Amino acid sequence: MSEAPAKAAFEPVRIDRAYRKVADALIERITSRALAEGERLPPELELARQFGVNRSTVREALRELESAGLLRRERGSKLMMVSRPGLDAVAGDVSRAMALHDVTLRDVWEGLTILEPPIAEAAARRRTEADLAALAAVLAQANAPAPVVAAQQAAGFFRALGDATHNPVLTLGHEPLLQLLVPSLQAMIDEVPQARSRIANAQRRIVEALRARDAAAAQTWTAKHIRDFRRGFELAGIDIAEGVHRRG
Amino acid sequence: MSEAPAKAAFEPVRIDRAYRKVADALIERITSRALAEGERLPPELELARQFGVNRSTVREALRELESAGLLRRERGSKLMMVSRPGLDAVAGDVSRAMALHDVTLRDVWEGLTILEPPIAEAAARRRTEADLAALAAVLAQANAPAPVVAAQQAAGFFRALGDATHNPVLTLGHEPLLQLLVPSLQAMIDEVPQARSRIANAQRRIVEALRARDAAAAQTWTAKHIRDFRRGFELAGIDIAEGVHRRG
DNA sequence: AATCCTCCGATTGTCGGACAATAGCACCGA
DNA sequence: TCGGTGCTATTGTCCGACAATCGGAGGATT
Repeated sequence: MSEAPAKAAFEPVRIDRAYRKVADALIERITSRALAEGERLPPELELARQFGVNRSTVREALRELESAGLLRRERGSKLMMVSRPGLDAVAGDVSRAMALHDVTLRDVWEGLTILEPPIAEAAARRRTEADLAALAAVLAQANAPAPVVAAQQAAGFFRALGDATHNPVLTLGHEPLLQLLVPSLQAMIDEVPQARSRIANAQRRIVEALRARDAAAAQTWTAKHIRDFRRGFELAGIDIAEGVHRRG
Repeated sequence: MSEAPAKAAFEPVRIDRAYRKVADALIERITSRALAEGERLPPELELARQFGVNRSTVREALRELESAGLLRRERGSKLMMVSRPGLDAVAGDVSRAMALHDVTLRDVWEGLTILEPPIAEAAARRRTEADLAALAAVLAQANAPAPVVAAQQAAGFFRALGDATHNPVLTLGHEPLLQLLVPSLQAMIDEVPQARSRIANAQRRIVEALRARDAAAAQTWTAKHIRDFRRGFELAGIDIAEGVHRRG
């Protein structure tokens, strides 16, 4: 890990393309909040003037910020404004990276095993009435006939659970796992239709625990709920060691 | 959440800029593995010809893929090759997003509270000799005088712990938290010098547990270790409810 | 034959300018 | 005050150009 060059080793000289420098400068302004959220970005020509580069160069830098979610524009607007990356967009990037790194369903499942029970526990302690309402709304869509919908519903339940913790780290943290879980979940429900009622049942128990602010019960039932997935995968003949696929 | 338009409501027509379409097309090729990792990307002019757009447009699309980590080039090379996003780069994006979303130190700490003990538990079960060696190497740098180094060492310890689980989801999952933790950790060590030895001690116990494959002990000590951070923050007069700052 | 060097072409980075489309906005009238 | 109108700024895309330099082929050398 640590380099130990003999004596007068030279640093690799940093050659930076102009568009990278411009992008970095803009990123710095945004992360340091010198450019506030929602604030409108100066026109490309103005930026080009200030940075002393061509507009094309500025535009390349802008694309970079745009894809990073640091720049946004309202639907149908041409003016760019500073924005913070949407948490779901970030999660999408993460799950894409994970998929490209050949993460297995076992890896994802294990992650959920670790994350979700404590999330449920925290949610039980902090849930508001609004959270309960949101969970109830999700619960109402349980037992959906279409596997696509059912899988999404199951994932949505965990999302609502995460939201109830009011901790953005947890909310964002489990989102990539949910995204990666959905396709396998769908395949599982497709093969094992009775999974629907097991899922719905577990969800109901968990919500009851949240309503009663019974943190221990919430944790226990969530753990069971997740463990059940694994059994479902086995029943459906899904290979846990296989790499996960992503929507798209 | 669900829209229920009266009757013949029209979808908002999707207008896609050319550079977005090109980017999407390329992304699709990469995520579907039609373009394999390490494979060289066709020249810009060739892409422009194939897509029927100008080279400038292609270049804007390329910047997008580049910033997403889907394109890379070796140091000093001008040829672009397909790559998968480096996990640390992804984690950097995530932590940046979290910082922009005003995640508090409490949120981060809570995340670690949840994640790290099970990670230690899994690591104890799966660690290889190589993992132990890596951990020993990190351990050897404990008690560093400079707070900057000490904080990095503490984070590095968790990284090594995560690696020992051999689960990329966990490795990637806790990385953003570590990145966000470091600055506060540094400030804490600066104020509370004796934290160094407490940290070193906890690390030693954890490694011992890993070596003995004592999963329960590893989990317990890790939990204590993290809880200790919180006390350290209090001693250092660091406000847990404050938003975290990021390097840079 | 293998290796090194040299040199040329291909490719990228950046620039300048151009033009159509249209969102923003100020202005004007009711 | 409000809604329509028209100008202007700004973006999206294209074209062409040129310097820098990387990649690779082909020739020279051992």
